Amino acid sequence: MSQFTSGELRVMQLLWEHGELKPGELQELHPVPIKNPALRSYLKILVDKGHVSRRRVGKAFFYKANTPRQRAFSTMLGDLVRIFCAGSVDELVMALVRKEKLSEDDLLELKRLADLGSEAGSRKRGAREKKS
Amino acid sequence: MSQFTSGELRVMQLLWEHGELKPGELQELHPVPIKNPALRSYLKILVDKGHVSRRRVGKAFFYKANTPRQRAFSTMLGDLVRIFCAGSVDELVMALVRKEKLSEDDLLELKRLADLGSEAGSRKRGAREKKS
DNA sequence: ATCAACCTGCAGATAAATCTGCACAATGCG
DNA sequence: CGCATTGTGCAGATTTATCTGCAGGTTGAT
Repeated sequence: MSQFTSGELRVMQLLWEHGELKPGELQELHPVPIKNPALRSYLKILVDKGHVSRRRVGKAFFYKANTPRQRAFSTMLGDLVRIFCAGSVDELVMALVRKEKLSEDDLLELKRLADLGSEAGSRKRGAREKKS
Repeated sequence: MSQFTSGELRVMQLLWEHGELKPGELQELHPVPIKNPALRSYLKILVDKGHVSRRRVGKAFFYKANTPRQRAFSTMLGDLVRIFCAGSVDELVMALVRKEKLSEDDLLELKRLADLGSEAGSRKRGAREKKS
């Protein structure tokens, strides 16, 4: 159930990027023009869902992301990979390559990260079933 | 708007996996119990959106995915990467590593794919802005 | 104190996603 | 043919996502 709608996501992004904001600031930073009540409607939903907490300061509230950005990303990506790749990663990378989302630099970086990950993975082996 | 809701996605998966199906088969294969009219409601939406086409056979229709599975995946993944990684791939891979979705084998495979991609990328350079 | 500028809670309106019911048509089997 | 099965179109009910309006409170400058 930790799924964000696109409207909610737009708000979360601002909170992730800027830390703690009050409505006016959120409104100014919001990528598309949004009126105060509409914004508050999203905030209420996010607070209800537990993704955002708020803290009274003077007259107003400061809103803060409760769910860390990295976790949200990881969850959503995990869902996608589970649905489309049965949990494996090959198709994921091939999709990126096909999309040309990966530049030459990205691929070098990817190899570097893969190396890092290999070491990390070796240090704590057995997390996942191996296929061969 | 090539976004699928989760209900639509469940149907698309079946069509991607099995090719061309009629309502009864879809109903049987459906991961969660679904009644005929509910299923048809999704099919209608998917047909309206253009993701599915249908072909009359006798009394009934056969439904077939119009949007290829790979493209849907690529689009959805692209959205996610754009939102969370500003189009770059580092955070994506790190998220996978952190999630332990990547086994040691996966990482080796990843490096292999990265090599393949590098060659492919070199053959048609300049698709994306470089960061340095 | 008064006013403008911001905030709040609450109570919807609108649209889309999800799911249901009803009346009827085509097919196959006795 | 008569009937059960499995379709179909159409017309909504329900829930969630998205957005709006109103009546009023708190703060700070005049």
